[in-house]
Amino acid sequence: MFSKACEYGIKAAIFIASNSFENRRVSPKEISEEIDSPQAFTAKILQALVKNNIVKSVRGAYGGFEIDKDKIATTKLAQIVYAIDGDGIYKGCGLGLHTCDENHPCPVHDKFKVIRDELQDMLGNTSLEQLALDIKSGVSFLKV
Amino acid sequence: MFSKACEYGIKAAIFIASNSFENRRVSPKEISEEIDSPQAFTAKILQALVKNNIVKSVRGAYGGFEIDKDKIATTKLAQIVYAIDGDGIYKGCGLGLHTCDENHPCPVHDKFKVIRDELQDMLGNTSLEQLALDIKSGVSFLKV
DNA sequence: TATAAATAAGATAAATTTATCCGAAATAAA
DNA sequence: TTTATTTCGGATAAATTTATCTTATTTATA
Ligand code: FES
Ligand code: FES
Repeated sequence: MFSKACEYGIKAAIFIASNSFENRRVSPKEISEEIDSPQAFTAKILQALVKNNIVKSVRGAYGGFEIDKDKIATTKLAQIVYAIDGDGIYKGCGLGLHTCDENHPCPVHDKFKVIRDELQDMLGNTSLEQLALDIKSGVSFLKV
Repeated sequence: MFSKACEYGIKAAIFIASNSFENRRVSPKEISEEIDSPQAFTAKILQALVKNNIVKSVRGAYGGFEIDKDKIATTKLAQIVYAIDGDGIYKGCGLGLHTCDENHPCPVHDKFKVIRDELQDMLGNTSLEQLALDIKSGVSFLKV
């Protein structure tokens, strides 16, 4: 469904958010350990999230990654997915036609659209805050 | 969502089915032209569909690919997807945890499950026949 | 039985995604 | 200002997916 890069990006953002609740910055090392991902690759993905203004990085000693508290509440899963995987998952044709077009539909268009729109709604309505709170309270998990 | 191989496989099966309605066998060359896919790669995927008993191949002169008419009606999209991409799309965790487990859920599990199950239902309920008939009647398209 | 036409199968190559490595740049504190 | 710590950025490598090519094998027909 999502690329590995996107999976790591989502999990990293959730982990950073759950630590930012307590004003703790976290390093790529700690992140990759907690979400069980390759460290250097994860660092690359973090850079993309920084560029897209989803997480904030602080360089130098005592630095690390954090997310402003108000941003945790307003950031939606959709923004993270878009930053890493783009909008192909929403807009692209399920069978790979050049464009998904109502007027020139592929055989699965109608049925696909329903599911794709639902996925888009879900990603657009799910905030980082909800997900991070579930991690903090031990309801959900980031690895294994 | 699906791999390229799977996209080609679905479109190939639909094209073969739509020709089998008229007892016409088709070649990998014709298939790849009609679904706009690389010929040799498509041929490989056809072999997988043959092994999984989804399409029938007839070797030698006047051979080609076909699907028995009764099978066109009973074959579901799910079988094609399973033959090529496996069941990861239904059963795997959306965030890449080793297993999707209700008792050890990832942060998006609940919301993901809804969509995943709907996708599974859709693929399980959509027959090759419906899709092939839409191609024949010009309601939907396999390329561009 | 010989020939031509067709799929099957295996080896190889190209492209993309995933992953690693290393030096540069920035920052806080001593 | 020096040093230690940390992210940033570019180059490289490994793995996977996608794609091609070449040779076998099968089969209908002449
Ligand atoms: S045209 Fe294929 S999903 Fe819309
Ligand atoms: S555990 Fe991640 S989708 Fe179920």
